[in-house]
Parts: sequence; structure tokens; C-alpha cells
Amino acid sequence: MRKESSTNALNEKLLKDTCGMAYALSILGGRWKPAILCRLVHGKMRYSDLKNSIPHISERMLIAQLRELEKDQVIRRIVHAVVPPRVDYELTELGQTMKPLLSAMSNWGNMHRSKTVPEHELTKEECLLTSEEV
Amino acid sequence: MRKESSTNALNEKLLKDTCGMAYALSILGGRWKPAILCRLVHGKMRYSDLKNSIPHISERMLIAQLRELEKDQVIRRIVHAVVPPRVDYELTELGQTMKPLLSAMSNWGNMHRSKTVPEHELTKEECLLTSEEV
DNA sequence: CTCATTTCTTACTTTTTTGTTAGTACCATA
DNA sequence: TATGGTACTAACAAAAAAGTAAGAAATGAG
Repeated sequence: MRKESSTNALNEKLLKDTCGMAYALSILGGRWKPAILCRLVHGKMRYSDLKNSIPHISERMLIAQLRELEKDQVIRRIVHAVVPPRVDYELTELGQTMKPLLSAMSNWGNMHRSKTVPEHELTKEECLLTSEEV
Repeated sequence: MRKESSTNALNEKLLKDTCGMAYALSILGGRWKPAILCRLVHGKMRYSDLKNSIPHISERMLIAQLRELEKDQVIRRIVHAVVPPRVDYELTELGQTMKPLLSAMSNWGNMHRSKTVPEHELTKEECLLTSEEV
């Protein structure tokens, strides 16, 4: 449970309120959010498909990060009245506006991580956003 | 001191190694990094000027975040052999390549935080990156 | 009845990040 | 000596993020 009046919280709020970049980063930041967003950019996904497509993610973490993205209005949650349960997630209109940004980040990251990660440690890129997809 | 073989650390490394977006976010993420970067984009700054220009930042946090950015090769630290001591910080060439990305984030953030922050709470934007500055 | 599927929630633990405080080094000046 | 300026480091505390494990709900099938 987050405190609302800690120095920490107040600093965060101040920075988010005065700096667009800090605001954007507060929305995108989170261990598993990049992986989630990179998948949803390609289109609506079912919870279980999303979970199965991300190696090593726990249900606890997946749901927590989805809930945050939903709260920030970047994604929407679509519940189907079926059994077994079915829940889909997709980018909202606001989320769609992030596509150019997500693509720029992905491209920059892919272009430059090879500068700092030894080549024999480079692994298959699983998250590719190209300009055609934006 | 960070553990190197916790699940947490291993997950982070896996994601950074397989997703350009996660990599970029890992470099930019940190409470005070956006404020620092927004200032250094405009040109080299002296440590004390940097500190005085960011409200509420402690020396501890400023130096810690500068050290991380330096380690990630985004900024360089320039020591002058004078008294009183003088240290400047500036973007590296790699840091310069981030300018379009920083600008995109700033613009997106400024465009959309008004959607989620009540209007009477909006404060003066202190961090503006325009396309002319990129 | 049991087992399976899907999608969560809750309680707690571990790890990491951020913040507080005290102190340091190297001068220069009074 | 004390005080001031600049730029840190180290130790610890508080807060937040991430991870582990257990349990729940609503069916449907055997």
C-alpha cells in the first residue's frame, strides 16, 4: 500500500506534474510492461495467450501490470460472458497514440544495446516494432 | 548492493537482452533522470548548476543518477583541475542519439497528462523539448 | 463426486530504489 | 582556528517494486 505523503511520493508527483518525459516514463515503467505493450501493439490479445507468450512471467505480475496500464488508460480490459472465462486486452485510443513512441524506443534500444551487451550474449529479439506497424 | 542471481535480477536481464524497448527504459528509468536529461539536452552543465536547477533533489540522488547515466554511457563527466572543484556533465554521442526519443516522450507526456491530471493541478512545464532542439 | 479451464485476489517475503544523515577532500579567506 | 565553496562517499532507514504461494469463483465434462 503506497503512502501518499512521503517525500518519495511527493517528489514523484512533482516531477510527473512538471515534466512530460517523467510522466510518460511513469506510465511505461515496470518490469513487464514493455513486453506486454509490444504484444498488444500488434492487436488485441487474450489473457492466457498473453501469459503464454511471455517467458517467466507470473500471473501475479502479469495481472498487476495489466491493472496499472488499465488504470492509466493505456489499455482496456474486455470481459466475455463465457465459460471458461475469457478476458481480452487491447490498446485504448490513448494507447494507440503511443505507438510512434514505443517504436522509437524499440528501435533505439535495438540499435544501441549491442554497444553495451557483448555480442555472444545477444539473444533473439522478441519485440520488434517497425515503422509499418505504427 | 544488488544481488546478481535473484529471480528479479535474472528476469530483468532477460527482458533487457530480448527487448529493445525494455533496454531503453532501463536506461531512462529513475526518479530524477528525466529532469537531468532534459537539462543536459540543452548543453553541458556544471554539477552545482544542475543541482540548483532541480527543485528538491538531494546531492545523494543527483550523484547516484548521474553515475548510472555515466555507466550507461549516456553522459560523460568532465573534471576540471581547479579550485573550487569544477565538474561538468554533458551528453555523449550515444546520448545525443537519444534526443529524438526524449523529445517524443516529452511531447507525448505533455500532450496527454492533461487528460489524467485535473486542470487546476497542472503546473508550469519545466521541461520542454521542441523539435528545433533535437 | 473429481478434475480441468481461465482469470483473478490475498497475504506474505524478498529485492530494489529512494531518501536522510554524516562525513570527507581540497583548497581559499578571515 | 573557523567558515565557505564544490563535489562527492558511506551507512543506514523508509518506501516501493517484484516475486512466491495459496486460494477463490464459475462453470463443464467424465
